Amino acid sequence: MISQTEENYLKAIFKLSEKTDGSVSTNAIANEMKTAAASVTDMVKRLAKNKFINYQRYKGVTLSEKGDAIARKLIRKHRLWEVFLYDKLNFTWDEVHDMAEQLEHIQSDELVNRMDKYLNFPKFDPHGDPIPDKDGKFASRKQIPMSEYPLGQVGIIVGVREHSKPFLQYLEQLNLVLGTKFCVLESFEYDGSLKIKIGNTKVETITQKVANNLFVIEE
Amino acid sequence: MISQTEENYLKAIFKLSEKTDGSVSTNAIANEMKTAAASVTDMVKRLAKNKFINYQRYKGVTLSEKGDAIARKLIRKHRLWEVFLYDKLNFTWDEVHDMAEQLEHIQSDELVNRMDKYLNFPKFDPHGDPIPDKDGKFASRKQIPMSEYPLGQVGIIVGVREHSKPFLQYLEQLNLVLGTKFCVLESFEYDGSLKIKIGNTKVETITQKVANNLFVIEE
DNA sequence: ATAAATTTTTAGATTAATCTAAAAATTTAT
DNA sequence: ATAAATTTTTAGATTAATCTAAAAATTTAT
Repeated sequence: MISQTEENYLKAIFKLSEKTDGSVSTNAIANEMKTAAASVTDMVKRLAKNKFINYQRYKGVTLSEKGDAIARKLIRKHRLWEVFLYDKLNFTWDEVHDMAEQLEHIQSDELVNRMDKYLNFPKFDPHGDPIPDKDGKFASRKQIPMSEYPLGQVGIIVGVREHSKPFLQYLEQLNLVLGTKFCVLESFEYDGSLKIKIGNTKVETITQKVANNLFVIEE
Repeated sequence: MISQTEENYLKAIFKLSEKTDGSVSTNAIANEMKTAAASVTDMVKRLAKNKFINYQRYKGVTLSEKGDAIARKLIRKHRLWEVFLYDKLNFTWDEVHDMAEQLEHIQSDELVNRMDKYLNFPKFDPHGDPIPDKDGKFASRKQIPMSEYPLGQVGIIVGVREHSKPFLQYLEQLNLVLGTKFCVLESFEYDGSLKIKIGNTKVETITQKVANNLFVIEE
């Protein structure tokens, strides 16, 4: 049986692999996991012995097929639980992460699949991140940052790039939640800020940073 | 932060305290937890140091107020999760225990309370066991074993004394689930077995052992 | 009431997960 | 291409949770 700590390492390695294709350094893992590099070296040896990852001294690690499947399942569980907490228990999108972080370690395939069905097989979580299906496949969609969205055309907010609490709480407060329709009224060359219409009435100005961290699609 | 293992010890001590009022021996705990007695002695020292229990060498342990509250909260969480799995995800009553055993360790007061509300503040779990409220209080009801229920009178099955999978599966198969109405038609002095009507049509004979492990109330 | 039986604790080890400090290997800069 | 800087690993410790075997304390039986 794999431990929760081991699972968290696999998840971290998966996350880092996405950005930096090729192998992941022990230091990068240490940074992601907030542990000492020496601890990572130890753990990485154990994970390699159990065939969850491929590891060569001084060369970093890559996930094995087995490790990759586990990481994807963890993400699937995490995001499905987030949908549950958001849709059924009415938590806000900035509250669900910490609980899902615990719930993702619950071991029961049947539970995950029933939850999936109970929630109507959602494809995206409350932050707009794709939920892997039973086989670990992620749905994709042609989303772009709001900062690149054409002026005067209605679009829908479908995701966030940044997941920090302050950012999510800021969005909530402005009503820039998932599913919200918007229209970019004006773009200020000077600082990249945007004047946007939110829903049918509200008009707000947001900074380029915010616009960059919001993913949108056409209406 | 208390570990899952520590929580499991507190739960075991709580369970044993219920039966044998007075202090609980380390051996009894070892037996309940399926660990070596020496391991229990070590753990019990740690729990005492953290004020979860009262412990004197060779004299057994009792829960402190703090430990008692944690144990009750664990039972509350366990049973609420069982209701969720049973009511919302349609698991059977013999399937829910193992998952609830994991879910009871999820740390979030808000989650438990929202779940409680979501499930409509249930007072009993799918096995008929009472669910402690926010303050740790158990509901009670004047239930008796079916073996003591008067002949010819309709009653309702509300709980089980034994929780083993084989027993629960046997009951399921006979349709002796919670909420089922029954009537004892005949009682055989010889071996204590009962002929009962289940629902409106089915008639079955059950052994004294079965009748003893079913809790019932008047219709 | 004391010896025998039983229970409980202590002593000494082990494994998972972590750390700091030092050593070794690799990468970068001149 | 070699020295300096950086990254990674090794060595040696620590804590939680577990174990077996032996010692100590308590309980039971005569």
